[in-house]
Amino acid sequence: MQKLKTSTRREKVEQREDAIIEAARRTFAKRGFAKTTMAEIARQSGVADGTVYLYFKNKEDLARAVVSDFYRRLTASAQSGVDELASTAEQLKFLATNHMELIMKERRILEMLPLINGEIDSYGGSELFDLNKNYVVIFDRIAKAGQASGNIKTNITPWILRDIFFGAMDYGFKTMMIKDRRKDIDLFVDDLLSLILVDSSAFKPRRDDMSHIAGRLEAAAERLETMIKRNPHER
Amino acid sequence: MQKLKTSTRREKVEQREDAIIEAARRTFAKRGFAKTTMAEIARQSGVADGTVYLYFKNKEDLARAVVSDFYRRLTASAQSGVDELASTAEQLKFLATNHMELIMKERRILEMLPLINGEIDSYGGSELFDLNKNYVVIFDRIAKAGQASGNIKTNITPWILRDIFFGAMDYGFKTMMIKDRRKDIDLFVDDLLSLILVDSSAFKPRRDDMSHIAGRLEAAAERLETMIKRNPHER
Amino acid sequence: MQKLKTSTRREKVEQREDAIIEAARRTFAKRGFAKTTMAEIARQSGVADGTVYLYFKNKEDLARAVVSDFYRRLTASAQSGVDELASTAEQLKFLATNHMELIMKERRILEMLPLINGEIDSYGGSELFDLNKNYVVIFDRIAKAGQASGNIKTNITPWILRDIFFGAMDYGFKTMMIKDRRKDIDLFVDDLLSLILVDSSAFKPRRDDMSHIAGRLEAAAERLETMIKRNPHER
Amino acid sequence: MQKLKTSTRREKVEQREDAIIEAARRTFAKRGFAKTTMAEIARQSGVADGTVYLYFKNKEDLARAVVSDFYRRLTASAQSGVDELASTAEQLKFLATNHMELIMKERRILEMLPLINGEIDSYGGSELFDLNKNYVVIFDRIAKAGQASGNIKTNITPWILRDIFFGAMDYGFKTMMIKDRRKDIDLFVDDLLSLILVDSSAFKPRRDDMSHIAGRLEAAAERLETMIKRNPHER
DNA sequence: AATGAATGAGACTTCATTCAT
DNA sequence: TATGAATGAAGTCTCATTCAT
Repeated sequence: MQKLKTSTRREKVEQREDAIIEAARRTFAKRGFAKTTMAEIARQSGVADGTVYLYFKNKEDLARAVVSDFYRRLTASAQSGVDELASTAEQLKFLATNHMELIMKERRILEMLPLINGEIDSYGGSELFDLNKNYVVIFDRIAKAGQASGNIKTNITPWILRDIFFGAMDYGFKTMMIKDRRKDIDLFVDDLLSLILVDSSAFKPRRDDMSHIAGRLEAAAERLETMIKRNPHER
Repeated sequence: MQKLKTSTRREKVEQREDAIIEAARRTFAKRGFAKTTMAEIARQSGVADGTVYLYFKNKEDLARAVVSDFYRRLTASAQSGVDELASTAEQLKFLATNHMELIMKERRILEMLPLINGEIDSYGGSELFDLNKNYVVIFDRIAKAGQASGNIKTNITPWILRDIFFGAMDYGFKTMMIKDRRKDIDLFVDDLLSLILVDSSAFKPRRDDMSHIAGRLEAAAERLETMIKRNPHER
Repeated sequence: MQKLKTSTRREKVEQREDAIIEAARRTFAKRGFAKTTMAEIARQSGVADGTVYLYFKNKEDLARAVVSDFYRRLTASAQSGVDELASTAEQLKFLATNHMELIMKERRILEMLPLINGEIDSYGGSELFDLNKNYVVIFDRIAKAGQASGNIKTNITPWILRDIFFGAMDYGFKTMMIKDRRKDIDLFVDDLLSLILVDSSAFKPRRDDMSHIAGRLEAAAERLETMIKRNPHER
Repeated sequence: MQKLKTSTRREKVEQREDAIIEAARRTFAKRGFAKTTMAEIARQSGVADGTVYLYFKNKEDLARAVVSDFYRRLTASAQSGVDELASTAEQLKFLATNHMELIMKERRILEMLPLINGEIDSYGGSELFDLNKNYVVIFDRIAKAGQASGNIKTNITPWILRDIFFGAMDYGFKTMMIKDRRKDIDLFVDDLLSLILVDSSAFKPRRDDMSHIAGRLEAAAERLETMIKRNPHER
């Protein structure tokens, strides 16, 4: 019975911590770090002001917990999705799509990163650094296997390939947000992967040994098609 | 004489505005937006606290001016460098290197972007949006010419190619900062370009045996594009 | 058996109370009243935060207990030392030295006095007042005997003599702390006593060769005077 | 005109600083350091909360200014009074009386001393240490002259004499406060001085060297007779 | 146009004390 | 009796912005 009680108490504590993180996440996402007050977070969590400080040393620490939590969810969903797929192309496609969808939803959370990591120099070794590493390593593993099996280009330094992969998406989603065209995620991901994969047939028509001429004709045709497809919407 | 006086006065005003922006830039870069006080900026500019408000409506407005100024300098240095080069590969290489070097130096300035653009939705149409557009258009022009001349892959949607280009660098420089390996810029840029360029063997413009037919088709396609863009209402 | 159990329980309670007082004493001495937290005291005592409040009404009450305890120890050590000595001079010397050594060690404790006695007006009659009285009465008794035996000057009002005695030491120890010269305690005490004692030969070289007879007569006369002076008023 | 304006402004600033110090003094004196809020001081000074921080770095700094101000007033009034008197005895009497009266009025201010001087070790060299030194040096000068002219005992180490002098008063006033007998100041001061001065005739009845023993014995005898005659019933 | 002293809202944080377990 | 998580009042201090000079 005592064990049960202890267990219950621990659960309660964890529930409370989760409630605070969740409230913080919501509020940070709505107002940004600076304009969010601890009082508001406390109110949203249904606890007293002081209680928040029992769980988190200060506002920055809470923000860090929120970002950590985001990274954990991101990593978990990415890993579990990747595990169910076999081919390099499919795995990367899932990883990319999952990434874009989640960072779109929680972009304000990611904007806090530079604020809560004082100097970039001290970032290496921090908890967040490790969490980020834990996440991107999913790509690294896929890429390594892909390069071994000849599915991914080998003439690019691995860490640069990774930076291109994630950097392109972190930047690209903003463009999409501004133009309010979330439906382009698929297009974006396909184009990105076609750059990385040796044989992008899974996403784009094959172009292997074709002559340049044929290739460019095709490209020109595609652009025309694209224009025509998009035009009606632009009106 | 009066004219001279007026001119002098106007110059003085401009000098003062520049001094404030420069001081703000330095201080924002050192401490970040939140930890920089208006009083510090005033002191660094050699003006009184109140004077800053004669030139800028508020702190956010001043930060916007700083970022605008940064974009203007970035665009100017990029454009002037690009203008002196002929080949697609050389132009892109310069654009990339210039970009990485400048954002490394002023990374804290760019971190302010999400803070001074309230909702991302209102970003499109803002002054900063236009300035950013002005900048990235340099890439767009090179890319267009590059695709026309067959130096750049054509199977990637242009705006996505652009996002990959800038996104990769904005992300990559962080990795390099953390590892304190700024010397990798060259490696990074080369790898990035090798993905984008059709023949990246030496980043030299390839004058391969162009087919007349392809050239004509391409030219036709461009003309069509232009027409359709200009006259959307014509159906 | 029940009695034994009760006794054990009572002992346990007393041990706990002592532990809390001791922890409080240490912490107050280290950080002062304001900067000491109840949580820290609880931690140092090895009890839970709430438990402290089972033994002491509040922080002030606990501080009072600490000071009371200090006075009790001060009184006990003074009394037991004095009891073993015979001459007025030796007794005062012991009393003074004992006082200086203890208040040097626990000066932060005494600094709390004004904080825990709200208005000075309500001090008279309080427990601390009584404890202080209990302590200084040791001096009073020595002084009375000393005056009776002619060893202490009689032309000073007794309570003033006492205030001079303790006041000089409470002030003097600070001077010594600042100059970090604790070795001057002896010098200080000797000088102080030479002022109070009629014949300070025990501490200072004799100044003249007064005859014993004259001296004794004078002392007797003074005692008579004192008796007569005070008697009518006391009625 | 500009000079006048500057002068006016400086005066205004000084007036404001004085007003804040005065309000702080009043409030600290009424409630003590801990229970005094900066908001209350601001309100009492007639300025906004933030304004106080333009003049004083923080609450502790303000308290220090209040104590400094007290020491300055104490020193000024002591010095000017002493300057008008000639004899050692008169000067010391004035110094003592002035001291007691002022510390009685502002005792809560002095109680703040241990709070605003963190560690006693760092007290030496601080501004308050210097101010205190400036003050007690008045005694030192009188004592030096007094010892030179033979009016003050020479067998006491000078700094100890000084500590006895001030210590006795700082302690004695408390006794008087508790018993609410401020009228005893005179008695106290006289007794204290009679200990320090070689010839305390100015304060105590003279007892010159010739035939005093016999004379006093005679007087004592007479008084005894009187007493006995007056109180026959007491037997 | 320039100054810079003054403002005052409001943020974060602490911690003595309580009370359900 | 003991616990310790929770409370929430209250305090200090900052700083963007204003406005009289």
